[in-house]
Amino acid sequence: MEIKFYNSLSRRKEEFVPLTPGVAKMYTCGPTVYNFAHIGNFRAYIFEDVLRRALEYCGYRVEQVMNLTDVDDKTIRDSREAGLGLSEFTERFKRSFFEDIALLKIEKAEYYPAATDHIPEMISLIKTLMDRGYAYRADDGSVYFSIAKFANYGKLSRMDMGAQRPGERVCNDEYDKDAVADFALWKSWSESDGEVFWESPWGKGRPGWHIECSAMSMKYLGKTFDIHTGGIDNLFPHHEDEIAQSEAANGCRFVNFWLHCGYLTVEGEKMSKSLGNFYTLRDLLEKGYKAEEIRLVLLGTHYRKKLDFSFKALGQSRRTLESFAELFRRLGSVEVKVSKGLGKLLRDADEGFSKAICDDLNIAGATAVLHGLAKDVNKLLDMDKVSEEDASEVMKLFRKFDRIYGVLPLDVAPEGDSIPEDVSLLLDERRAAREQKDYAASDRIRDEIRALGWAVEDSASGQILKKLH
RNA sequence: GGCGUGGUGGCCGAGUGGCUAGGCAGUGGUCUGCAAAACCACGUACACCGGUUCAACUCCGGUCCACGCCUCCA
Repeated sequence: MEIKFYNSLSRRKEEFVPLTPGVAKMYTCGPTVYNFAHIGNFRAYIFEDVLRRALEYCGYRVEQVMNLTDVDDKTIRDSREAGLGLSEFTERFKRSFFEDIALLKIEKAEYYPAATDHIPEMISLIKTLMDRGYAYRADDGSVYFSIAKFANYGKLSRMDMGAQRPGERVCNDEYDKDAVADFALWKSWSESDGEVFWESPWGKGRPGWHIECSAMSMKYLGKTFDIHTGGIDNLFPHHEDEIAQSEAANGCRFVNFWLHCGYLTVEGEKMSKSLGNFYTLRDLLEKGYKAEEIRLVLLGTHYRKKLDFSFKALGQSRRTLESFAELFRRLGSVEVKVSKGLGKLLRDADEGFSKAICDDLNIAGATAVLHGLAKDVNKLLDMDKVSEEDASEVMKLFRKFDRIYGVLPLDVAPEGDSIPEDVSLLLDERRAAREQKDYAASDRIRDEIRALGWAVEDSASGQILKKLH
């Protein structure tokens, strides 16, 4: 199926055509491992995950690279503060990053290259840029890219560097660059770097911020590849600089499709530590929210729009997941034998869902299809018009939709094994009371069970126990 | 100053030149001993002002407002 993406380069939706038929090669800007990732970061990773899942949904084999930035100003600063070596310091954040994305049901990329494992590749790329005349060594020993030499500079961000007003936010004197917008490829060692440095043809130092993405994408995906993504804040200067470096060095197009996701706010405000609305995944888990609920909130709006993360939305997600769990439970206990056939209903839903997803990842449209199908199926279940065979077809389709969502409670086992003994005894007692139509006792026991953290609902087939949150 | 995004019913959030998006909350109802769940019904929204058109929330122009980027940032 044809899939369309909004390409930041052309500023319009374009049909996705990969370089190699059937294969989608993508580079996704990953974490800087100097701290625990926050929900703003996860918004981006979840967007990238949906992109990946959508490509797979459409039959592509995905080759994804997500870099781990394990050396930069902040990483060096904080590792020194912690009194740890760089790799020792970043190791725990790398580990927690992988734990977090697993909890959030983010599919793993094929490659997670770390910057510090690719210094030779970066040096070699910088050398090429020097040889081709795009880079120069400044008096401070650092190597800079000269944007004046690259005619296409600004094609992604549509910035006319000549029209900018340099110097308003940055003091020119701090730099030994020829032009303010020139950016560092190699930063010469300074005292604040401590033990962190590598030898290079330009003396000891460390790579600039942008060069790792060029060097590593090239290594794993080739000089030209299909998709590059990141947060909108990376569009300039990071991605613009990547294009400049890569295309200047290779003399060919760097990336065909650039996709950027919007910002995340928390309760309507920009997330920041000073506002006290800065949340990591573990912060939210400690508050009792589940990773699935968090993922669903982050899936709540189109990736290019700004997304407001709120506790109200988290609560809504919980209810949504519970109502789906209830539907799947009902589907699992169908006893009707004769099938009326739900063919058209399922076909329409399938088609509507794919159409939405393939239209620049219209997740909200897809979610409407999901809810529409749930409502239709519930209606039929109320009328006893769903056979066992129909139910399994319906489940199969929801399972297919979940290849995108990754959070549907498809395999909700009846809370069986986890029911505490006291609750289980009360349940038996209540059943006995109900058999004797002793509703006063039944209601009293229901309250007792509720006090223990469980809700009891009565249905035609008996009592249904649900854990309260 | 330059570049860009957006303003949809109580809240969240899709979309389209004419045909009910959807969710949450609310109200009424069906079902139920009650409750819950599920289902049904109801609210007739698209910032403002013009223009194009048989017809605009959807296209064009302008206004107002909010927000983002212009070397920390997903």
